[in-house]
Amino acid sequence: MQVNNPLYKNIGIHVICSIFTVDKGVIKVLLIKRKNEPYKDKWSLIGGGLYNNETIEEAMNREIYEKTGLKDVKIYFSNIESTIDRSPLKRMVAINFIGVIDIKRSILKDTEKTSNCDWFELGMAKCLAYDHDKILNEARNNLKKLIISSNVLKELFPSGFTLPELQKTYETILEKKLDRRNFRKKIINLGLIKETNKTEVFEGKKPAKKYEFKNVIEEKDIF
Amino acid sequence: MQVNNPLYKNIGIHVICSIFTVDKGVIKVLLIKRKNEPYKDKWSLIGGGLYNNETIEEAMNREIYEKTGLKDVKIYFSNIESTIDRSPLKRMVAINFIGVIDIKRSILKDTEKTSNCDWFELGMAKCLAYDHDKILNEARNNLKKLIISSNVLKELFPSGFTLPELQKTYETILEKKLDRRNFRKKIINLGLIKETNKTEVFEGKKPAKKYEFKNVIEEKDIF
DNA sequence: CCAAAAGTGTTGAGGCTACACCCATGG
DNA sequence: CCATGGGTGTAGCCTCAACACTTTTGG
Repeated sequence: MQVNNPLYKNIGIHVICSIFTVDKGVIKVLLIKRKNEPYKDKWSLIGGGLYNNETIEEAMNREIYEKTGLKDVKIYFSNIESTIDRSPLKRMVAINFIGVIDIKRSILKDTEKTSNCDWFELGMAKCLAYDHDKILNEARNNLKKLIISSNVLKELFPSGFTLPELQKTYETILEKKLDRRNFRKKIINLGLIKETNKTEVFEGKKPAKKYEFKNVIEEKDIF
Repeated sequence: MQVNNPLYKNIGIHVICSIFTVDKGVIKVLLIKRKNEPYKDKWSLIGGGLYNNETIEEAMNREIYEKTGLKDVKIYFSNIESTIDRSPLKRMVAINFIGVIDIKRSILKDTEKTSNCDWFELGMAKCLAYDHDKILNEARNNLKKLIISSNVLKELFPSGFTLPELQKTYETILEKKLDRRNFRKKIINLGLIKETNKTEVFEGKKPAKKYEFKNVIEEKDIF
């Protein structure tokens, strides 16, 4: 390639993560308040520019850490936004990811680059910086697909979960009620989770068996 | 973001497409021979640098056209490669796609930037420029998933197909034999294709009914 | 012993696999 | 009329949706 062709210059890469949680039957997204221009004082998804000495995954981890204090957030690809004017100061292509974490993980409220950081219900997460409304919307749709084919929800339950808990989470994300008996059979059949030998008393009634997500999910062939 | 931070500078984006076809029971990929450094005279996948006045999709279409003379190749996302030293002259992040076209579409053998362009069986498509071996391998795996959930194969059959033809194509891509009766039922049930009222005599025997891919595929909910 | 939530089984319908025979055409 | 490949039906099994009762615990 002609390295000096001006058409190649001044393109940057944003790595952006929609970090979700599910809290008491409500799905929420983690947003930060921007301290600097552009979009100063606007809320935005977590992310930032890719440095030239790191991979996309490293950049995403660094950005998540810088902006929230969180480490080890597992990320899943969502989509790409390359509209030319999506960022005002410089052409930026956004590579977008999805993460899910337990709301109990502590999050820094203030960092060098952000003045606040908080969970928002999706209905409240509007008018974000850049094109983050659109990116968040895509991520939310892709999350629905991810939960039936991956262990993306693993981080929500650091010490395992009972099936009724998991079912509520699925119902929240999928926005529909599910039959208890059929949910059990289907989720086990999907091969995403496994039993443990622990039980937990949830709300002081009959103890429920605890499950956990498998670490590796094998794909099923349809042909 | 700090536009002048040197860590953000000099990153480029490669858009790369593994263009496949299936020809007489063999899957092939379209490669070009590079005219210029780096990797002069090496074979490579179709692609090149994103310009700062075009979206990713526009860049991909432009590159495919520049390097092969092909227009309207529909592309499907495959993966991203962001290893820091994957390109020698400049840091380049590769955004990789998959395309499928009919082998009968004519392809330019020589363009400004390439000295040759040809179809290769996958076993022969080795030692490519850059990290294209790895990218091609990913694309080939992702193609297997695409054919059961999208109309990616539509372009292989510009005037429709008979079910035996389609079955051979699936068998080639999936590398397994399929039962004729069950393939029929399953592929129709997937909702990817529809009947037409045409028939075709294929190899001079009983005429077979022709089908075509739907233009829009609706997704099925599993919960 | 009662309230609350967990856990489980069955039935009928539809889908899947595995398999063998008839049909339409060209030569 | 025969060779070639296209098209179809079925039996047995499995899976799925829909549905109601029993179990365990805390209070």
